[in-house]
Parts: sequence; C-alpha cells; structure tokens
Amino acid sequence: MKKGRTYNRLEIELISKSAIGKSINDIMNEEVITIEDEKVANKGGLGQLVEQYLFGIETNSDSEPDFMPAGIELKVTPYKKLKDGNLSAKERLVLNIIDYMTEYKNDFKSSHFWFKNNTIQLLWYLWEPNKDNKDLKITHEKLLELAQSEDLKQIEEDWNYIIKKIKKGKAHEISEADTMYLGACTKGANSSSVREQPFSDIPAMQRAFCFKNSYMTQLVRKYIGNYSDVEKILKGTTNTFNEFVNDVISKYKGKTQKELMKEFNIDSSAKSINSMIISRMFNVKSKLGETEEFQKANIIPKTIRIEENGRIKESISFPAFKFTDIVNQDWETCDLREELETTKYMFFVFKKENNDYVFKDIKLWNMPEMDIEISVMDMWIKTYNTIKTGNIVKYIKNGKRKTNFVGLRENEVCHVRPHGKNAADTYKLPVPDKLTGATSYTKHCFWINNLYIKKIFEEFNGGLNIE
DNA sequence: GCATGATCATGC
DNA sequence: GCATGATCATGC
Repeated sequence: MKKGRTYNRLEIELISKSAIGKSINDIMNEEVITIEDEKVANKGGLGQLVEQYLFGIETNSDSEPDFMPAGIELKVTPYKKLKDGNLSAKERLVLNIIDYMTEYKNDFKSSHFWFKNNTIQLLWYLWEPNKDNKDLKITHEKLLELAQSEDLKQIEEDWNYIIKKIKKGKAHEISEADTMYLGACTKGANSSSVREQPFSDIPAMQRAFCFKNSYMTQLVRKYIGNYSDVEKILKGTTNTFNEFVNDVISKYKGKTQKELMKEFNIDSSAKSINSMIISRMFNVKSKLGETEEFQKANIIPKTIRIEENGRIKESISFPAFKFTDIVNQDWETCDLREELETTKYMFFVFKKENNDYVFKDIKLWNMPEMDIEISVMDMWIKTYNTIKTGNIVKYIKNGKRKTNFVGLRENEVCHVRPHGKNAADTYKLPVPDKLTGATSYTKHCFWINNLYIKKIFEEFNGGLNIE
C-alpha cells in the first residue's frame, strides 16, 4: 500500500481523472486496490476512503504531503447546488494544523503550510441532501498549484497576517474572519482544545490553516461552472485587494455625498444612495458586495452615517430571514452564526458636516467571538422560540402590532425588526400567530444595534484605517 | 429623544 | 415581482 505514496504527478492525474463520475461505492467495488483491514478501511470520511481505495494510501497525519516525492497533497471536498441554481462549496478546505510554536519562525515559502499545501490535487464531489455519503459522485478534479495561482499574493498576505498575530502574542485572538482567502479555522472538539503560543501565556484555540468557504465557492464556480458572469474589481492590475481598496479610498476620501453623486452622475432619492456611491467608487456596475473579490473574501460592504453630534442613528440590517428557515435550524449551525463567524464587514463611513455627508474612511471589522456566542446566541434563540411558539404579536395599538421579538434595548448587540416593502410584504409562518391567527407575517430581519456600532468605532479611538 | 414599526428606490 | 440596502416617521 505504501507504494501509492510514491505515485508521480502523471499517475496521480490519471487516477484522479479515472475517478470522475464514480461514487465511493463504485470505487470500492472495483477493488483496484485491496484493503486488508476492513475495519480500518471503513473508518473515516469520504476523503480517507478515497485515499485508501483510489490511491492505496493509509490514513495519516504526516507533516509531509500525501504523495512524496511528488510533493502533492490530496484533498477530497464537497460542493452543492443552491436553491437559486448557483453552485457553492459545502465546506471550507481544512489544511494543516498551525503549530504556533514553530510556524512563525518561517517565511511564507519556507513555511510548513507551503511545504504541505503548495500543490493540491483536488477531487470535488457533488453533495446532495438525503443521500448516503458513499453514493455521492466525484465530478471534477483540479491540480491547484499555488505558485501559479492568481491568488498567490493574497494567500501570502493572509499567511503573513496570521503569523503577525502569533508574533504579537495574540494567537488567542485569531479569527477566521481576519483574512481573505487563507483562513485560520478552529480545529478541535470545542473551545477547550487549546495550545500554547510562543509570545503569551494565554492558551490559544487550536487552529488549522484553511481555504475559506467563500474562497472554495469561488474555485467551484471557476472550475465547475457558474462563474463567468461575476464582476471583478481588479482589472488589469497586479495590486492586491487591500492595495487597490486603499487606492480607491484615498481617491475619494473627503468628498461629500453631493460631490460624489455629481461625479458619478447619480440622480436618485434612494435610501441606499451611499451604497450606490461606493459601488461606483470601485467602478462596479452591480453591487460591490457581489463582485468576485468581495465574495471570495466574504466581505460585506455596509455604509454608515454618523451625525454631527457623533450619533449613529440607524442600526444595520441583514437580509430578511424566512420564519420557516429559522425554526428548521439550530443555533450551532444556523445561517446567522455561520455568517458572523466567517464574514468581515467593510464599513464605509459618511459623517454629516454642513448639511452634507462627507466620506471619511472605511473600517474592516468582524464580530468578536464573545459577542456572537453570548449576545447574538441569546437573541437568536429567543427569536427561534418566538416563531416556534407562534407568539409573535404582543398587542395591537393604533393599528400597529407590537411584537415579542428581541428589541433594541433588550440586547447589547442585535435585535429583530421588520424588513420588507411594507407591512403587507410577508413570509409564511411555520406556526400561526396565537393572538392574531396570522399564517404569514411581515418580513423581518436581524439588525446590528446602532449603539453597538458606535462602540466599535469608539473602541478604536476613531481610527478608521483598513489595518 | 429614541425605539419601533413601516416603508422606499433600485436592479435584476 | 422580489430581494436588498437603507432610512423614514410616529408615538411613547
């Protein structure tokens, strides 16, 4: 069996191509490679079964790539079809565990990450619900050579960012949302899986390098389909995303809303006027958040208005949720938690001066783990219970329905409020509302509290820089 | 003054 | 037609 590890690049390619169209069951039934120990062979996930049956490699946690001396790492990873027909990755691609005690001593190209993952043989299988894992079919393969990748510069920047945190003695503050394509995801049963770090006594969560779900989705769309119509912001430049963003920001910093509307020929009274302006700053026809780079990095742009007295009047909305989706999820795996844990928000700050809003700067931010796990969780579970028990309307006064949803003052971080065209714009309720008997209800969404947003900016001393 | 329910313009 | 980003407007 060990022989499998010595396959050369061509052999690996041929074997990979031979697997296309086959399920794990198909591959196992072919018995190209005899596995002596059935018990061992049946353990583990699909990736391990493919390693064993297709390539004859024993499951290992070697620090070397799976194939040596070819220097190729094998990864089997799922993608799925979304309701709207688009494809997306089903998971992040987990790479090697980060050894905080040693990895910081290396440069990017001499790092353990690079040694193990610079060339990855990807096998994609299509995940489908309610199907036995072993019946899922491998549909595509791709040899990922990072040295040749157009994303190399960003990946290196991400690696450096993670290493910088280790060097600052802040390994315990690393978040997957810190970076763009290469992330540092938690790895271990729970938050008590910790390791030592070199420049601090605080134990840090065990983490592994990973290609973030959003980045894997872009690879899926690029190599499997549904990608060609996504707009890019980096056109004909060798700049990284951060460099390009900084260029754009410095170009428009200090200009007012009125000036920018004139410059971009925007004549509109839309409430989302600042959102339209920032798309135009980047020369984007569609929405800025829908461009390839923002999607890959899971960055959602949001505009913020600060009043003359420093107040932020409005909370920040999310897309409306479906009541039926909420009750079909649990906190551990719900959409909101997934989004907050993996998404970075790019705040575009407009400050009111002389009856106009001046574009000041941007700030990249992701919600601290602690706020997600305490305040947001509390709100989400209350929302779940309110919907699940059909206990939405508290009373009706002056024709307006007061609800039991978590309000602005009830939670430090977030609340629930309507978000639709009008009150008649509704989604179905899974359980009829007890008081009114309504079977559908005005669309609602989660909101990040305006006061919490204000605090974010204050904590950083008003510093609004991208770093 | 501020929390809360309601609503608007856009773009696909 | 509908989801979305966002702000408006009322009344406590």
